[in-house]
Amino acid sequence: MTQINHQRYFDCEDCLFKTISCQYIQKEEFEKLRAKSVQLRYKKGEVILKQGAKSTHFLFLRKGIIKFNYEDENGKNLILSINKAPALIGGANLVNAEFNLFSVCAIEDCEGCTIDVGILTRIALGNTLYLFKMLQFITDVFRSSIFNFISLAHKQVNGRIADILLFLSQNIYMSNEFVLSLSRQEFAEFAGCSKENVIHTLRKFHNEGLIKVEGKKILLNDPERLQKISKHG
Amino acid sequence: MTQINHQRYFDCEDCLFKTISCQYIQKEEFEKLRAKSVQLRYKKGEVILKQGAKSTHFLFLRKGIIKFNYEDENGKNLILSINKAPALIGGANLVNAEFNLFSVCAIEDCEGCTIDVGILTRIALGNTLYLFKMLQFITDVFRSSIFNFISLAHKQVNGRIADILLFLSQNIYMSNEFVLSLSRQEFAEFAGCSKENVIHTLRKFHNEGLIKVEGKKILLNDPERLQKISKHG
DNA sequence: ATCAAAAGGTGAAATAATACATCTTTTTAA
DNA sequence: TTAAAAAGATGTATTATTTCACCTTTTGAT
Repeated sequence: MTQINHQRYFDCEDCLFKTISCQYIQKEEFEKLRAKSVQLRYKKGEVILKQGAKSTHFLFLRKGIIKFNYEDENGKNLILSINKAPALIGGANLVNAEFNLFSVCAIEDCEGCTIDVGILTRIALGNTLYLFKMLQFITDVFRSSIFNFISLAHKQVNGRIADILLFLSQNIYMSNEFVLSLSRQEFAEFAGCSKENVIHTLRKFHNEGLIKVEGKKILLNDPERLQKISKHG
Repeated sequence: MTQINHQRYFDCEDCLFKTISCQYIQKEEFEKLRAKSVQLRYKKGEVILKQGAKSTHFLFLRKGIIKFNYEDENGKNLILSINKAPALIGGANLVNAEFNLFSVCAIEDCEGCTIDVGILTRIALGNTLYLFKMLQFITDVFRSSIFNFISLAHKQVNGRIADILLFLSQNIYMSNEFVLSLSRQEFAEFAGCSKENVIHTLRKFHNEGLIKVEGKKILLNDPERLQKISKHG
């Protein structure tokens, strides 16, 4: 973690997590959460939650982009999902295990604050509508990853890369033009193929006029045709 | 569904769902669930929940083996997960959507009973420990599928097929010797490869003495070596 | 019992993907 | 500022995978 002092970087007043929470719980209840929460900043590349570590808190991500990373027994990485703020992370473990199944890493500079699992659980147990809202928040993070997996599982690399480009454009950067937060290696870990295959395929799409690649800058020239490649597999 | 009459095939007294439920809720509460529940039998191959259909109830599966199936825009099938009783299914939608994201099909004869979502939700909202237990039940069904996906996403076909054989042996049939409930085509839909590739690979494993294949009968001769193939990718 | 359809199986050709060697460009740290 | 390291890029050889044509066996309906 970047910061060990309990420094305040941003104001809690305009926090989305506070706004949502206070629709369900009393201000005094929320104050109990806030009192124990710590504001944190992460630089691009930093690990926010470490696979295998004990999960001691949630993190409400108020700014930034993250990846969920799974490291296998051979040290090979796989990116399960990419998400942007706002998101409540660490929730893989709410109903589950006490250790993180995956790592969460910043792929752009991030800001957020820790939320004590014990206190949140206690409050949520006394307020089921709030509990449902929190569960929804947590599962949001996984919803998108299911369809990434489906793409991975039965499409070839062309289709998978088209899917990822469309996903990033529509769900993360909200634009046809964006500066990729991932290295080619990470892109490959998301697409489930080799780094070279990613480079070759992006080049091919570029040469065919589907996209324009200039280092990390990517422009989707023809999203409809990408959609067709995605559909065709 | 096989049966439209409210026929009773089995006794509710020894039902695991009842036993678990009654650890958390009153008998009278459970009786409300039971009164609305219908016992059902499904033959191998029958659809239990249909992708895209409105999800009107949960099913407590007390006997049998099922697959979660996703059919894509081109009509291609993908098996996301295979599970055996006891399981609470239909829960994909508890926090989510009102339509089934996947189909659930019997791959062995099944027995179970419907559980009204409305009543269960109402009871669970009044009893958070019970709610947590039900959520745990529901997420159980998905836990295993995550690791199947990880296998799919970054292993080659040898490793994926080794993984599936080990998974079936350890999680479904609980034995090194079993009669496969899947056709070769379905196996391929689970492994994310072609039917021929499944056949070739099983034959290769057979010839190398790793397994013994005789039609649907499979014996894992050397699970340790399969594990190595799984690990190597 | 018979026929048709579905599932299982095989080998070879075509295609896709990876691994490798090598080079260039960009980043990072001293 | 510079050197080292990391990331990006490319073409080719090797390996993996799919597709296809074809055949056999099993299953299910009449």
